[in-house]
Amino acid sequence: MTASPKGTPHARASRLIPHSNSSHMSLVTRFAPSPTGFLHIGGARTALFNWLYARRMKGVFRLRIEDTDRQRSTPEAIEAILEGMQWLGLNWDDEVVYQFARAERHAEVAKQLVAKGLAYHCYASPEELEEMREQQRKAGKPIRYDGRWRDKPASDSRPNVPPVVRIKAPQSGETVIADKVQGEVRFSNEVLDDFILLRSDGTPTYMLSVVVDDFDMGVTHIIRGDDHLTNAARQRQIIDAMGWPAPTYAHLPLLHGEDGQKLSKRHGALGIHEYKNLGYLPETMRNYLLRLGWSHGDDEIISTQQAIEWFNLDSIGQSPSRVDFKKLDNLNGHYMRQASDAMLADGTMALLKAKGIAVTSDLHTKLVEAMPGLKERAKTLVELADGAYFLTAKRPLELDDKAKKLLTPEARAILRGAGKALEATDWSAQALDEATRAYAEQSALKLGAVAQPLRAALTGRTTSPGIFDVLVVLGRAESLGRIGDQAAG
RNA sequence: GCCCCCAUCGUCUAGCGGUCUAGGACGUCGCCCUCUCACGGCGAAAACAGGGGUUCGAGUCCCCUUGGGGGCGCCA
Repeated sequence: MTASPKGTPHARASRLIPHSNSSHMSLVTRFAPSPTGFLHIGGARTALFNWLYARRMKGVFRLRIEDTDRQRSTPEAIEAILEGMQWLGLNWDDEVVYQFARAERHAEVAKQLVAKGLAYHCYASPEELEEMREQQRKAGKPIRYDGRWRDKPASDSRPNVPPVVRIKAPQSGETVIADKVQGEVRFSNEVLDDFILLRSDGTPTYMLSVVVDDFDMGVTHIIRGDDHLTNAARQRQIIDAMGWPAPTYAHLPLLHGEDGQKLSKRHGALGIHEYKNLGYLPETMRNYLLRLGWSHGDDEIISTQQAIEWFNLDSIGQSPSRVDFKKLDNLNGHYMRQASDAMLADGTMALLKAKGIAVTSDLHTKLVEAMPGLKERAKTLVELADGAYFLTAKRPLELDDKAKKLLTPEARAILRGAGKALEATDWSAQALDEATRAYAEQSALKLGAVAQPLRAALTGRTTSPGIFDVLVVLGRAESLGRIGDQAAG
């Protein structure tokens, strides 16, 4: 069950991979998303693991955009991926590699394979192949290319039909992937067919491009989603045909939505920018994503620095995990409480601004001042901005339903008395506290009976940071004004 | 249909044959703290999918079943 290391590919890699101009060939990982959509949470985790491993091993982390699908790739998606990576703090080394730009190189490799007799031209039409698959389906046989052009002599070629290039895959024996997560995975070569390397228009397929790029980029460790596990066997065949060193693989179990179903748009597969908009912190995401499938004993709170020291491939779990927003919220709350008040105030300002609220340096000052009380009541920046309502509200305040209900005639009378008592005191938390308690005592009231009306009048809500802190942050004039507004009402 | 992967509390996980009457975290529930809500503290309920083996001994190893997931394109 536990994956164990099988051989030491790096040793061979250091000998064979090109452009190793230093005597010590370093480890290279890569993240290779295709820009057909946003960077979603599963991709982000894959990127994180690659990044952590490279940093841990003092290696190189590279980014490759697999934009060979010209129909579905968009510049917007590329931009979103790059921004997502930056927001997460996953900095990559070297230039970004764009796969499409390397098509010629890929085609060249395919041609080398044909020249070596390890790949061949196939003139079967798509229709013909579809029919073949249909028959295989009907017969309950495995669906794969039957090798009809594999051994035909060149003289059989169809002059007016552009052929595809297929790999001449081994037909017996097995292809073994020594995976750091899944262990040794064996595929009988009988189930692996002669897949296409080069399309009839001469462009390379994904399978070829990946292998060539990984080799050319010096990638030594491929950490990617489980959905590529069977691809690994095919890719391995290209690698072997070229006589290249095989990289170390680590196929991560896929992430599932909260309902256990495949991660889809409505099940948590939000673009990573959505998490930003939802008010989560990058460090939260790093910690959370790390714990989805990787563990270090019972540790839950793991700083990025600590993660870099601890991260390894052996502790990656083999089973898929679900995203859980409750836990994400809790973690975010932790990191927010730990964050500096100034940084949190900045984040809140940005959110308020986006909501069309006028932000001033005075507001920033107040936010920073109120932040200790605010941040322990919020799990996201969005909640923080919401909790800061009382700082941005203009008199007379709009009360929410609970606050309205709380301000009974009796409560308003208490407000009048409290207002008078406060008017006569120093405007410091301690003096305000003492004055309020004294007033409560002389009126034979519990402190809460005074504090809650005050809270409603001052914040428009029934929950807020400590009432004396609110008083101080709001200042004497504004506070008394708000109290007066409601005492009168 | 064929191939591959996976399976411990609701969720994330610890566990790498005996220390497991299965540990931690989130969530849930109760109590404490308390001007509200939080934070914090304390406590509770909550899991080895089922069946066969192997072994003196299995959550841990093997097989089967069941249940999830992935793959089987001139997509990536």
